[in-house]
Amino acid sequence: MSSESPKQALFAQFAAVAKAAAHPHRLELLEQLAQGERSVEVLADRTRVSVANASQHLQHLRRAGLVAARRDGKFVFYRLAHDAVLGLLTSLRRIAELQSAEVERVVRSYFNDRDSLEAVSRLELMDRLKAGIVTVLDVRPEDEFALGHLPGAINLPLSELEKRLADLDPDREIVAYCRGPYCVLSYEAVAMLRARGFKVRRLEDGLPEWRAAGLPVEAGTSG
Amino acid sequence: MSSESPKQALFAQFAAVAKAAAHPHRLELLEQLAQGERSVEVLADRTRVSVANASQHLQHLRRAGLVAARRDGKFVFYRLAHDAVLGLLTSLRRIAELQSAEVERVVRSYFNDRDSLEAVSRLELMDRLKAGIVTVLDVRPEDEFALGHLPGAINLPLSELEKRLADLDPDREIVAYCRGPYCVLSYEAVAMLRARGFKVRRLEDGLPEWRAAGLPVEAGTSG
DNA sequence: TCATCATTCAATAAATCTCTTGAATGATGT
DNA sequence: ACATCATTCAAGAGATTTATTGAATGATGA
Repeated sequence: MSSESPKQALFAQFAAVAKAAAHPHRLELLEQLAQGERSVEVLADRTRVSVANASQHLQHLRRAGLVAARRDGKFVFYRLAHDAVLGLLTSLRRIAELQSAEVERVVRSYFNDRDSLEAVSRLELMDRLKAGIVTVLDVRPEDEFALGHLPGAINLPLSELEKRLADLDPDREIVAYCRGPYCVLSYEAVAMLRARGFKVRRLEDGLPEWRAAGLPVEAGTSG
Repeated sequence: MSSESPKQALFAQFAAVAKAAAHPHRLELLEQLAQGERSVEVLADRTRVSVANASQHLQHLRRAGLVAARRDGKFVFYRLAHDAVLGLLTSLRRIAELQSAEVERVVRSYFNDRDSLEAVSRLELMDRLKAGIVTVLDVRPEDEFALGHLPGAINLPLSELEKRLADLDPDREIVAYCRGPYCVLSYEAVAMLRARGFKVRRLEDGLPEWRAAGLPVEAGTSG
């Protein structure tokens, strides 16, 4: 540490940050945390790893300064340490998309690429919101919605969407969104709603990117 | 690879990008490449690693899509694959700065923090350039200058600065710049010139950031 | 105090990464 | 063809990282 040149010491610090991000499980944890704070158990459950393993990865992330922790009773809630972490995730995604035909292949085979091409940008959605001609549909689970959502959004989790179609005005254009650019929920919601004759498109990215852009976010439950 | 879920496959790809960046030597190589393309030998020399080792690291970076290579005769020239790589470096730096008191300590003990506080932002420099009231001084070596520099900049490499003080107008304000936020050259130039009575400040970041911001860059040698 | 539960710690084997060494490749000029 | 030089490849020892297991910690409620 102290025997290195200052320059090497700096690069070592930067490398430590990159190393913390350099594991699939940890990236998945970060994606979850981009939605809002979560307990270890919830994170372990959603990322399909053992609790002990999740805990270890989270501490790795904490040591590198990517996440922060808060204790509340028996639970420890983790959250992203700073918006710059979301920027890091975005950079990684962009580079991977540019380089690897593999990423494109995965995305195209898993998602419906016609839908992804017709995605609505944040700016476009802002315009339409001002004009009041669009229904914003949040298809994430209720708890995530409660922690924060787009202003005026309606929460219909994908699991309940089919039962509650009556809550949607069939004459208004719908924009569905989810956790982020690769979140499957909104793709599936769009596919399902289109099959029922709704005019619906997908928001290009998800809530974390919206928030990071400095756009307003509401909290609490609603209709 | 193909037995994973699509989601896991994506995170694995993103992790591969992060892993490529997760080594001090490779980050230093990337910083060098942010200046412009370089041969393996030059990179090995500047980062103080063996040629074989540099070659291995460069190929690691190439496989992950962070750099690209071009053969010209006996030499192979590497360059950053895309601007997004610079964004990645910036994210890593920001996170490291936020988290680690260590980084701040290193920076403050090595650099003169008074100088760093008085750094000029890109926007401020743009304004002053338009008003024509400032001399822009590039203190990098000649070859780097030739590959690209700020419009109207004068190239006085640090090694020659002392001999060629006459090239500078002592009545005009000077803004010195270098390779990037942690490049020592411009700090030293500022210290030296101030000791001689010049009015001189440092540009907040270096040429790569200027270029990435979409601002104009000149090439070729000049006075 | 005791039992419970979320989280963390500690230890280990398996896998991966890194640097060095020396040879191989590929382009150039004689 | 040959020698030269920049770069890459291949192999192996040493260090680091990872997932698992089971135990330890720390807070809660009876």
